[in-house]
Amino acid sequence: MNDTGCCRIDVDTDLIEEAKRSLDLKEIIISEQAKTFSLLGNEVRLKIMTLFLEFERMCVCDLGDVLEMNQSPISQHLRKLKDGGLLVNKREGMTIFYSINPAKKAMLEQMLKDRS
Amino acid sequence: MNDTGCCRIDVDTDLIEEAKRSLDLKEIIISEQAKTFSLLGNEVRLKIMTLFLEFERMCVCDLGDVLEMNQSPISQHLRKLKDGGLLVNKREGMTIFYSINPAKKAMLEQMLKDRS
DNA sequence: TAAGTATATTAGTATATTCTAATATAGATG
DNA sequence: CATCTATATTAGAATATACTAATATACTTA
Repeated sequence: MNDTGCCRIDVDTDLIEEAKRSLDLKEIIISEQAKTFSLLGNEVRLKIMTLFLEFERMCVCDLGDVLEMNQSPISQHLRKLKDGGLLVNKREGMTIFYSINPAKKAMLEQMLKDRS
Repeated sequence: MNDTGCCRIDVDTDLIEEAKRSLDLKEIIISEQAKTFSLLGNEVRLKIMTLFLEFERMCVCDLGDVLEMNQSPISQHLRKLKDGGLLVNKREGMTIFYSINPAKKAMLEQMLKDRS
């Protein structure tokens, strides 16, 4: 590792060590954040989450119609979003409605708001 | 498409159409957001961005030392972050320092702050 | 309880991502 | 100007991701 790295003499060793310690402290947070960002980094999933911020709840079929995609990939994306804690679901009759996990709503509103 | 979809009779066609229109309006924003999230969805890149929020600027070698990774993958990640508009760089002597794109700093501070 | 319906899962394929290893480049410095 | 050094790029391999197509499941409801 670093076998082809630079051999600069004026390395700020203290900075390096401080930076390492800082990252270590945030390790778990960073790992969780990365997972969330990764979920939102897919356009289909980002569209789904954006929809839920506006429309409260939808079923798999609704999403398939809106996104013009088959039921299977929608279902797979919803599972990932649910596993990642961003969505919850609830059956009503024959339909399973998904919606934003209330605990994550504020965060998602902040993250997904338009900054352009 | 939707060939295996459900055949529910009580489809809220208005909702579907409204949702489609809403997504269409946000299409460009969503596409850009997804790119940003995707960049931050990689743990190495998220660590790099987190470091830059705390330490202002670092060179490729510093990052290699902190993250204990070779120069090549660091360089490749930095390129993606720069292409994505999140970082800028500047040469000083033999060293090239990277830092957060000032135009994106506020957004990144909000997105990367700890919410646990 | 049997049939029907929305949703979930699985296997397989195509594509994308991230690393390693080797090499190229740009600019500084003697 | 020649060399040296930090950084960039490339090709290739391993892994991860996202779809299709087929099938399974869980619940409803007649």
